[in-house]
Amino acid sequence: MTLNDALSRLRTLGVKITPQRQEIMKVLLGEERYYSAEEILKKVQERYPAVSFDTVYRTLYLFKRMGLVIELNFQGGYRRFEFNHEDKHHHHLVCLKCGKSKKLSFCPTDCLARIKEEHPEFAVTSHSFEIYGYCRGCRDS
Amino acid sequence: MTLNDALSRLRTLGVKITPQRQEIMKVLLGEERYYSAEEILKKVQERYPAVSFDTVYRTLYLFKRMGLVIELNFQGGYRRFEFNHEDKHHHHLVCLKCGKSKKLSFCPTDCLARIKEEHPEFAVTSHSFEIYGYCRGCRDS
DNA sequence: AACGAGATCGGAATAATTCCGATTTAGGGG
DNA sequence: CCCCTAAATCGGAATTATTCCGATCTCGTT
Repeated sequence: MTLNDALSRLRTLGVKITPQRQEIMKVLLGEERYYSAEEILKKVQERYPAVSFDTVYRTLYLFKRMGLVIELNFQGGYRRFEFNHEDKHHHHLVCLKCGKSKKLSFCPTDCLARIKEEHPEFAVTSHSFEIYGYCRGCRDS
Repeated sequence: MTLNDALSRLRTLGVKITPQRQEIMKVLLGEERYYSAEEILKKVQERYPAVSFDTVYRTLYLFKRMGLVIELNFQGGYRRFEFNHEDKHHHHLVCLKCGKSKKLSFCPTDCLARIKEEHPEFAVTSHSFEIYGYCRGCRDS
């Protein structure tokens, strides 16, 4: 998705387009990876030095509500945010030593189907599936 | 697992058995559910009023390293701890409104097998799989 | 161009977790 | 059974991440 696609989608949803929001969106679309709130703040401040954490958090959760951003919760309580490249929903292999992660190409769909069967009363909105362990380099050392 | 089983396992692993550690273990074994660090602190303080957060956290991570405790990371950055009733590893349906959760009886095993195939170099040690949504009561209101 | 709802800023408040120095204690060795 | 030492605890302060809040500013409509 391009920046303009994302912005027009926000406009359609009745969201004001401020320079800060645009810049945050640019960061998220820049590299296809996840970011901490602080990383985003730093990047946005290169362009708008006065931006505050408050704005970053408010904007990220706004984007999340609008379905444009995904929030990831890693072991240790780390929260990260990434752009929701739709139909590209994915999970991660997270190395417990170096902290780097790889995306997985698949999703526990069978389980989700099974949940629908066994718990039809529960309205599923999202799920997380993260795998922890040690990557090649860290495993050997 | 009983309290004595857990304690003797700790002894075998060369861990000192202090009254605080025993009490924390009792809490974890009391109800089969997960706890916040604060809930554990409160419960332990009923017996040992001077116990500190430091002790609770240190002990929980000690138990985790020893394989007796599992740490759960919920959406919103909430960390919870529960006793690792072995061969009873499980996942949760978490309601985003009331925060209550139900245990699932199954696990994304297919996915884990697939990970072994596609990423044989990655040494998997654990995984998380949590499903978010709204339970019956909260869904309707 | 003016208006008003909603956004931003900056700093303070809150919450969760970790750190640290002083003191106490579990448990092995004599 | 007592002593000793490494390890554990306590209490409070420090740190970190996140949220709140009042004053000010601005997007987008009229």
